Amino acid sequence: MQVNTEGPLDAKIMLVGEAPGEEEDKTGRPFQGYAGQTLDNLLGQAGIARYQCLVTNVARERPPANKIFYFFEDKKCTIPKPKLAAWINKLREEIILYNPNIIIALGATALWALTGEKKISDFRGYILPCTLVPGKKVLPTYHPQAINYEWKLYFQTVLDLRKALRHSTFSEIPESKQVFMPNVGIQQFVTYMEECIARPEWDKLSVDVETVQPGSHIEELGLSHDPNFGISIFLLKGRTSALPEKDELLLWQTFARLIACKKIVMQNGAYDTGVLWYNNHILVENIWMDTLIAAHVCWPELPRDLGFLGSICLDVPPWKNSSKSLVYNPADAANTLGIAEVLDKEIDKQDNRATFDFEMSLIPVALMMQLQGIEVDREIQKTQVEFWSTKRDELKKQLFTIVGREINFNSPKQMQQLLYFDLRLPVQYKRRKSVKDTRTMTTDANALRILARLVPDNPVFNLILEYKKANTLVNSFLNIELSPEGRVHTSYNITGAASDDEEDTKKTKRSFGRWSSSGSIILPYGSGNLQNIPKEARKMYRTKPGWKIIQADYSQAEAVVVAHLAGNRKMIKMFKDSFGLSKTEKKPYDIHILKAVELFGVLWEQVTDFQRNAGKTVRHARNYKAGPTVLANRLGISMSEAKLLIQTDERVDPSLSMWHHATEQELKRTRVLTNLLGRKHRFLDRWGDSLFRSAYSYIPQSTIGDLLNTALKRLYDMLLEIPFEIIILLQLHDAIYVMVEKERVDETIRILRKAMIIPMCCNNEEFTIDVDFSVGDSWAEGENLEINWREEK
DNA sequence: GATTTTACGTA
DNA sequence: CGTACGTAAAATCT
Repeated sequence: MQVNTEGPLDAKIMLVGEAPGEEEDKTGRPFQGYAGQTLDNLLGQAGIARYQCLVTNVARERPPANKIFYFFEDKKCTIPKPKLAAWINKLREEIILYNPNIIIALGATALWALTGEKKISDFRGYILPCTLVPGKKVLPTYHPQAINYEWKLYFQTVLDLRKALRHSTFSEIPESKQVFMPNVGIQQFVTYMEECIARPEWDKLSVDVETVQPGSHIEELGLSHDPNFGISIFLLKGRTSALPEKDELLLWQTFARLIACKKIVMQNGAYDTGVLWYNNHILVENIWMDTLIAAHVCWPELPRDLGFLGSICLDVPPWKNSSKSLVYNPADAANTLGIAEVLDKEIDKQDNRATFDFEMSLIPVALMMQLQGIEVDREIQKTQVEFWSTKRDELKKQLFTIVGREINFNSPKQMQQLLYFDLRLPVQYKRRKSVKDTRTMTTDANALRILARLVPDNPVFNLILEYKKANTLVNSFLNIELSPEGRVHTSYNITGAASDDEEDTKKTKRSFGRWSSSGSIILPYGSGNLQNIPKEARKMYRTKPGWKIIQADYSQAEAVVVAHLAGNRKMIKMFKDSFGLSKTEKKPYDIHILKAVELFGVLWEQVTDFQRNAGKTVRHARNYKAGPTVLANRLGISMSEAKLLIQTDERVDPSLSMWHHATEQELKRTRVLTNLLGRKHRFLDRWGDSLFRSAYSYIPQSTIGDLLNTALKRLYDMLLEIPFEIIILLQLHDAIYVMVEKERVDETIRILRKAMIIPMCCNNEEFTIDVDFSVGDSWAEGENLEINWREEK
């Protein structure tokens, strides 16, 4: 059935979708069914009433199988068939006739028909001139059906619709007042900087550098004192210097004076300040606002790249994707400033100032750790690489004789062929997000372990497991390139997921306040992420002679937080009673044995190793509402046994279920959870179990992350007052590693304890998480220190 | 050659 | 149906 435009003729807003679907085809009306419901939901969140809008589609009939390319001549959907061309013409006539103030393009097809642009993720949220009817303005956003598939697009689409609503009161396209002066000469640039210095009323300054790799050398420097102005200068042309030495000297000298007297604004300032310090010896002491951090604090669930933030915060034309123009860098600088002004208000509006200040204060320590790096013992690296390479090759040879042919065990395809077709073993499937999804085969470690249990007499599975382990160890963690100084470096990302690529529509940006670690662009040495190094590879991270590595980790950190959140009195008492005791003295306060006693109804002294381990696993699994399958796999027991264990635990410890329920209620009310240190997170996923699971882990996980970083900052601030050297090596979510001279170990652990012991409050009860220490010559081996801290006092 | 998928390491 | 993170290699797309 033909589906035509519907809505009031004097509507200010026109919504244009792609094509009718099944429901639309039946009813003859646009946006019915599931997509229609989602549209209504979105409009409601944006404060728009659908009955006030004109609603239509580009295509007026349903294509076979809902595939829009049916209406195109070419696969890329750029040449419409006559039928579609006629509908587009009809759309043009309707726009002219009804003359809405704004046309909202829902999805890529509408975007293309109205503006000629193709990539919805690049243009969504920006006001574009309509090419179909010149003079009209278009705001593209995602199609409701895309949101049904990718629910994380929901919130940004609501923000887009709100922007469209603001624009619906007038028909004009906002005129850009921005002036950009890219690639100016040295004199002009220095004159600009001098003028900035002379005018204290220009209190803010946005700085943006473009760099070339390798080495992160500054190619272009952009500045802006006003969101409508940006200027830049080139320092490199290709690989050679663009300026005479004396000019470059003048530039940096003036720049150093300039930044000292302004509120500095940057996007991902940790990188820019890192480069300025490392390559140009310019210290940016205070950044007033890092827009990456501000965006993370306000909208941890959204992307944070400049293009995205510009679309949300500003009314400028899209500048990131319009063919690489020369104004790119000055536009970045100016728009970063504009974004900063919006975010500054947003921080207060959301009452997030404390979290913002906290994250900003972490930039220096994170940067110091990145530039400092950690030393690797080349000798041990060499022997480790040799040992594990040999082991890997032997395992491969052994496997070859058993299997009878060469197989790449890293290839999922070849593994499937071997296990499920050649050996005809029962196919193992991956977990699905929803029952509706089709099942996909897996040959991962867990599948191999299950198969090994099914066919106990066949050694091949365990051999494959061992081979893969050795292989990843060598390739990813041992055989790594060191810096000329024999160090590895990692970039600690305060805002978690560093990925700021615009294409990223798959990964969600959760970021629960923990740091992430990834490869340093400034010093690209080592395996990148230093927070996932296996124990075996940690052996090559050794102290220099006469020094010791101290590990200070929060003991049972997440469990303590969960106990307080759930109000489990028994556990709270155990943590309290054992606080400050030495490792040995803590033995009688073992929470895993406690859980085993509860689960198996045995006496404390009779708990076996298996039972203790089961207690540990059950408690952990139950905290985050894991199911029996996981438990069964983890403990190597049957499904029914696992189910029984979970049921028993639900009976002996109802506090967890109550906490889970309370969390759900809180989500229902506000969709916002606040951790014990005041960090807020809004949960925008589709309502359901996966949202809940993510939420259960949020408060414990993010509280520990913030607690540790608070301690790290306190330690960093103490370093100045300490008369000897403490080298901060690593941040591992709930542990800090430092290196000191042997004789300083005792003093250092007292300093660490002072930095790390931080009281927190939950349900009107104060509590403190204890810290355990171990000392050794490498990152892998450390001996526990037996200290009773109560006797210290 | 670029992007997506699969697998795997840590807390 | 633990969650969170980043990276390497294979597979797939263009």
